[in-house]
This record gives sequence, structure tokens and C-alpha cells, in this order.
Amino acid sequence: MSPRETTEYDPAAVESKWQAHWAERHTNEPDLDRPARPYYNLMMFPYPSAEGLHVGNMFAFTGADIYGRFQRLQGYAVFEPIGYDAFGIHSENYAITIGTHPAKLIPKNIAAFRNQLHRLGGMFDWRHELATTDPKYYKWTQWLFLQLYKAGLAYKKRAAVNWCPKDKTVLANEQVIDGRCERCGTPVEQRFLEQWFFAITKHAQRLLDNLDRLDWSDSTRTLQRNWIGRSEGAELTFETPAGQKITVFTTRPDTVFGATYLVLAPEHPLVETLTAREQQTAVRGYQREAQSKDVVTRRVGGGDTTKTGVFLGSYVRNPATGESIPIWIADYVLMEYGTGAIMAVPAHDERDHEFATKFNLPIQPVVKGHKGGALPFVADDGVLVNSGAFDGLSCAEARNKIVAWLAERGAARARVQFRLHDWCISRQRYWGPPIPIIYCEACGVVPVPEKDLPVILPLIEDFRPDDSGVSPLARHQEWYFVKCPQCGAQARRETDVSDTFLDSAWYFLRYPSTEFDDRPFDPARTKTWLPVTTYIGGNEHAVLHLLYSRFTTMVLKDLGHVSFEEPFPKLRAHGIIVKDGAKMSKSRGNVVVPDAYINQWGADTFRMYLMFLGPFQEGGDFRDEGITGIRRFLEKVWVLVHEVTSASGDLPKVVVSKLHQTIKKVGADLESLQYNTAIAAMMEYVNVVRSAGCTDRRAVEPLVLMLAPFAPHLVEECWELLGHKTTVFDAGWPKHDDALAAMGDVEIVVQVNGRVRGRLSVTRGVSQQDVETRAFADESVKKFLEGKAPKKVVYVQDRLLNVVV
RNA sequence: GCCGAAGUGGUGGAACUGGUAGACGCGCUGGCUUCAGGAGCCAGUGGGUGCAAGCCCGUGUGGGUUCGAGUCCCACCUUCGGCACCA
Repeated sequence: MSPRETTEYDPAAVESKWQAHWAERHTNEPDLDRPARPYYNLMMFPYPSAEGLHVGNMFAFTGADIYGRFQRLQGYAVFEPIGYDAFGIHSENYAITIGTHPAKLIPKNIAAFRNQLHRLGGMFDWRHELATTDPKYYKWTQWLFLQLYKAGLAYKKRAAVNWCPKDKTVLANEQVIDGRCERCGTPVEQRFLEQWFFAITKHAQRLLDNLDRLDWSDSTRTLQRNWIGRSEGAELTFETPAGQKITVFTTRPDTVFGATYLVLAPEHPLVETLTAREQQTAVRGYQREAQSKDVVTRRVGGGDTTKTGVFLGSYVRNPATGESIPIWIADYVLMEYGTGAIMAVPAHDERDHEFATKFNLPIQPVVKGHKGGALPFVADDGVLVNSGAFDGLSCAEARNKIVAWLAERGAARARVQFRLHDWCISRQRYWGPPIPIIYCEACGVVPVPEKDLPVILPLIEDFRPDDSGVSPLARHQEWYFVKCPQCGAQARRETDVSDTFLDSAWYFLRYPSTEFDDRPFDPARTKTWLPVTTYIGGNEHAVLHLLYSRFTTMVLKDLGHVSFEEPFPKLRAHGIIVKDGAKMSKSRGNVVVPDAYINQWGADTFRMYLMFLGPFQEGGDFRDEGITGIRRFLEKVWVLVHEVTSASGDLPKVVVSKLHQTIKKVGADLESLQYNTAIAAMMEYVNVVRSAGCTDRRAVEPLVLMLAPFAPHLVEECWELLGHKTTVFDAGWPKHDDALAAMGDVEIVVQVNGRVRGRLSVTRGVSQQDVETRAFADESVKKFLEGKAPKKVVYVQDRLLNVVV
């Protein structure tokens, strides 16, 4: 082969050419029914905002796509689908802002996203694109709801919920950040509404236990663990003179002798009967006050918030001491956690201590031997005092013994408590899948029969939410009134739609089966492709999306619909791209629009640049200073390919060893998503090849293969220039040979007392004897030995020799 | 307050199970080329000192372990992320 004339590298031409080829030749469409080695490479699907894909999305998708392409090169049939998480308050609010309808807005946004995703050059199987707003999709979201309902895991209850007065909707606990709505920042209020819940807490222990056997990063698992929040403790029962029982939850039953008063949440159902007549006015006033407080004032502030509370005017008997102690209500006790009542141990709990100090309640220490002095000390490593027969026991010992002792008298039982709450899925909004439930006077709550699914979200003009706490759908009588599926009488529909997180809690099951209209996921396809081989996404979803998806999969397993209970055995979280140290957002005005970069530099350069910015799993600050470095590198590869010569003679040793080292390193880096160092390694290799003046095909082709996941368009073009007829992604990953990688000389560092005093170039595997001989002959080494005899010599093969004198 | 991650040149970042700190890139400096600008190519680029070979210092701070510490241990400081009156 003779060197060919180098044409100019024109990314736009190359990229559109290969994108067209991939589509025509079905390059990215694996055989879903009979794949040789199936590999489900999943990335978290985007919410199609009106702003289009931003740099952060592109960063995430590029990193995930590189991973998929690498697996493809290793011979897997890689299924890499993409879709749109298109329902939700985001879209609805934006539509309201710009005066349009979400049903008009979303298709436009999706079209723009699709276009951008094409340009980025992802290995997407476009046959299986999906949108959660498609009735063919949300039919099965509703089906999923029905399965949970039938299994007794979906229930309705009147509950205190987080209400956003601006978005006019209920929020899940997870959507409340610092007491504020995660979207608009408005302080969240408490409201009491009938809501649909999923009983995720029933599976709390399982969700926690399974974490141990998932191949996830520790940090992600820790986030989930903390969110689930398991506490071991006991329920203790306190009795009033009238025989009324109050149960509290505590993690420190060993301190029960120090419980000098009881506190109930203001909403606690027993408050009414426990209130003495003379305290009624004060108590009712306090209850009203607590209820009207928004969640910010009630919850945020931790220790800073001044404690408030009211004495009920009545007493209970401490089951351990037999003493009579007062009962109070205070809003620092939450009705949702434990039993909504606590025993207060002011000597050993900060909050109780603050409260007791303020209201002059007795403080009784029952633990000593702790470090540090002042009350309250939260000592669980000391020994008990003032605790009757239990004095002198360690806290840990006392815990079990006291519970056992009280249990004999029916005043205690061990109990595990979770911080996790049931998942509230109701939304009093328009832009979501209607919850498939019908209310009939005669039959009560009637699930919509599966044959009647989907319950189509009607196209209505006045979709704006109002203050009523009722979905806008309720205003549409023709939709609202419906015949009862059981008795045929006039009935009415549930008007709430479901949480967006329900849409995304099963989409990975749908992708391989998008063409089936009569089933949510085809059993054979599901068996072949699931669970997901590798899931790549942002750590911002470490709790919500990932926990909900695990829960729904667990339920589907129990119901016999799938054969596995963990959908994502292997998860990799990428970092977030920020701009000027802050998350990109329209309001901050720091959104980086990637299209201009793709226009100027091409998708391949941009993809690689994003990956070269820093470690993929850490993310970082976006800047564009270094992009020319990547472009220069790709130009060098382009030139190398054009100047390539046929294989002849032996390759230079430096090239051979560097080549095999590079193949090994790039492969290992790709497997662990360390793309920045993989790119650096390829750059080093190109520098070696160029300075060796090597143009041999055997030096160039493996480089092109390694580069393929990063710069797929350019590489396809190069591969064709090199005379190949099929896609480079069927060519296979190059093999490395450790023996060849070890070819050539190594430099050994000679140290005297740990300081570098000389370097020796030796052949690999040289003996210590030879190195010592040469080292001791070295002038600068000799100088530092000062004629003294070595006390000790440390030798590390092929690395260093350290002489200690 | 609790949990987690991280602090390395002018800059983004490298550094395997403790073994040459600063790979790779950007930027900068000098040179070549060019009418010029740009691009390209070559060389240099942690700080100090020296004509030079070299020497000294250097990975947030202070200790420690070790022949040897960015890496391990102890105590701090700072930044970022998550949770937050969860009993």
C-alpha cells in the first residue's frame, strides 16, 4: 500500500455520512430474539426539556455510549435504547409559562432531543425508542398500578402531605428539599388529603439487605441505606392511672429509668382524651398553631429551633421506676415516625435536654463513664446508674435485659423502625397518567379492568392546577363520570394522576418489548435481556429513581411477572457537569448549549473532549479551553491513517511495547470508565509512533480500534480508508501480549537513604546483583555513600534500588 | 449535628497492592515557517539556588509508622454532596 494523499478532516461530512450508514445498515440494531451474547447497556433516559439537551446530558450519554461501544467491540450484542421521561410537572409548568399546552410542547421537545441525540452519534437502537407520554406506554404504567393494587400494595389514605402552594400539588417527601419544593423553592405546607400510596416500607428490609450483593459504588449504596434509615429499638408502654396506654418508640430502652416525662406529637390521637380540662384551651391552641405551621418552620433548623410545647395536665407511670411523670405535646415529635410519641430522657438526648431546661422538667442521669462532662451526654458506651437492678451494666447489655424485663409485664417489645415512608404517588395535576381507579356508590373502589386500559389522559385546554387540591381533570364531566365496570351505575373516576417516578420505575422493562401492544414486557425478551447488564446514570438519582425501580421490580418478581428482583445488578454513577461551580440552570444563566460546539468541532471531538475534562465518575466544571488539544490529536490520527504503509519488516521495539501497554491500559480504563486516562494513553501512543516515524499498518490499526468507542464516526471513516468493508464495531477489540508489552529497557532509580541519586537503564528482569554492581560504580551514588558500608539494600524488581547507610 | 467524597504546578488533571510526584492536555516562553494574522512544527516550562553538573524545598496543616509516604495511622483545617427535631 502506498501513502495516500491526505484529505482535510471535515467532521460534518464524515459524521453525517456515517450516521446515515448506521441507519441504512442497521448497524446498531442487535437481534433481540436470538442474540449471541446479549448485553443490555442502559443509560438514564432524559426529561425532554424545552432547552434541549445540555452539556450535562451529553456528558452522561457519551460516557454511557462509549461503554456500550466498548462492549460491542468485545463481541457482545449490545442493546442500547433511549427514550424520554416526558410526563411531569416540569413540562406542565413550562407549558403554562410560555402559554402553550404540554401535549403540543412535548412532541416538539422530543423531536429536538432526537435530533441532538442523533448528532451526538450514540449507538442507539432507534427501533425501541419510547416516550412515557405515549398511551401505548402509559397503558402499562397504569397496568403496573393495578398489579400493586391487587397485591394490596397500593392503598389510599387521608394523610398529612407536603403541599406546594405554588405548583399547587402534593409532593413526595423526596421532592421536598430543606422544607421547600424542589422545583420552585416555595416553602411547603401541610395539608390533609386523600392520597394513593405504595407500601414500599413493607419491603424496606429487603431493599436494605439486597444492597450488599449489588455491584454498585459504596457511596450510592450508603445513600440508599441512609434513606431507608433502619433503627433498632423497642416500643415501651406507659400507663396512666386510668389505665390508658401510651406506646413510645425508642432506640435507647436502656435509659428508661431516666425518662422524666413523655411527649406526644400534637396530632397524636390520644391527645384529646389525655388533656385535663384546665389545659384544654392551651392544648387546642397549640395544636392549631402546629398544624398551620409550614414544614419549614416546623422541621428545619435542627437544634437551633426553639422548642415549644404544652403540658397536657395529666401523668403516666414510668414502667421502670414506677414514678408518675407528666405528659406534654410538642411539635418536635413527629407523628409520622415511630409511634408519634417519645419518652424524654433529658440527661442523654439533646432535644429533650433543651426542652426540659426550657420548661423546668427534671433531668435524671442514668449513664456514667462517658467521655466529656456537661449534660446532655449521649452516652451509649458507659454503664448504668440510678437504674435499680441494672446498675453497673453496660448500655448494650442493659438494653436487652431491660426490654426483656419490661416485656414480662407487657410493657415492652423489640421493634425495628425505618425512616423510609410509603411512596405517595398521587399528583393533583394534569400532565401524568390518570390513576386507573373508579369510585362507585354501590361497589366502592373499583380498579379499571385491564381490558379497558389505557385510561386516556383527555386533551383539555384548562389544564392549569388550582387551589382546590383536586386535579383539573375533575372539571371535565364527560371524562369524570363513567359507568361502574362492576354494576354499570353512574360512577366517577379517580382524578389524580401518578407521580413521574412511577413512569421511570419500569421503563427499562419496556425497551426490549416496545413493539408489543398486548403485553408490558414480553417474557422471552425479558428473559434474554434483563436484568440490565450495566446501568449508567447520575448520582442525583441515587435515592428516588433507583429505590423506586428496585421496589417495583421486587413486586413484579413476587407477582411472578419477572424472575429477578434486582433490576440493576451493576450500576455506575457519573459525576455532574457544572458551570462556574454551580449546577447549570436557566435561572442562573449558566447553561452551556452543546450544539455550537458540535457545529464548530464535530461530535467526535466534542465527545472526546467531554470525556477528557476529568474523571467520568466525578464530573467537573465545564470550560472549553482545552478542546483544541483533542482536535489536534484526532487530526494526527487522521494523518497517520492517510500515510499508513503496508506491514513490512519488524516494528520498532518502542512502538511494539508501547502498543501492547496501551491496548492493555485503554481496555482496563474503559472497563472502569476512566475515560480521561484512556485518552491520555492513546495520546502517548500516538506521540511514540510519530516520533519513531512509524507508519506501519500494524501500528495504526489497533489504535483506530481503540479509538472507536470515543470517536465512532471518524474511526468508521478511517476503517474504510484502511480498506475494510464492514463496520469497525464488528472488528473486535485488539489483543495485547504482556510479553511484548514488557519488551525494551526500563529505568531503575537508585536511591541513597531514600533520595534519588541516580538512574540506570537496564533490560527488564535484570538481577539485583547486576543493578548493585552498576549502582555502586555510579559517581553520584558513590558521592552520597561517602565510603560507608551499606546497612541495608532494598531492591524492587525493575523499579528501584535503595541503599541505606 | 450525622453520613459520604475530596484537597497535588498558572490551569484541567495523572500516579498500579507504599517505590522516579506532576503522565496527558491547555496555557505560557523561545525558535522555525508566514506579507501579516492564524495554523503548523521544534525546544522549554513545580519553586528556590547555581555558569554548570548539581543541590535544597515541594502533594491542605501538625505529628507518627517506614529504607522509602500524595498513598498507611493519629489529630486538625477547608471545600463539595447527601440527610437533618427520625427519638
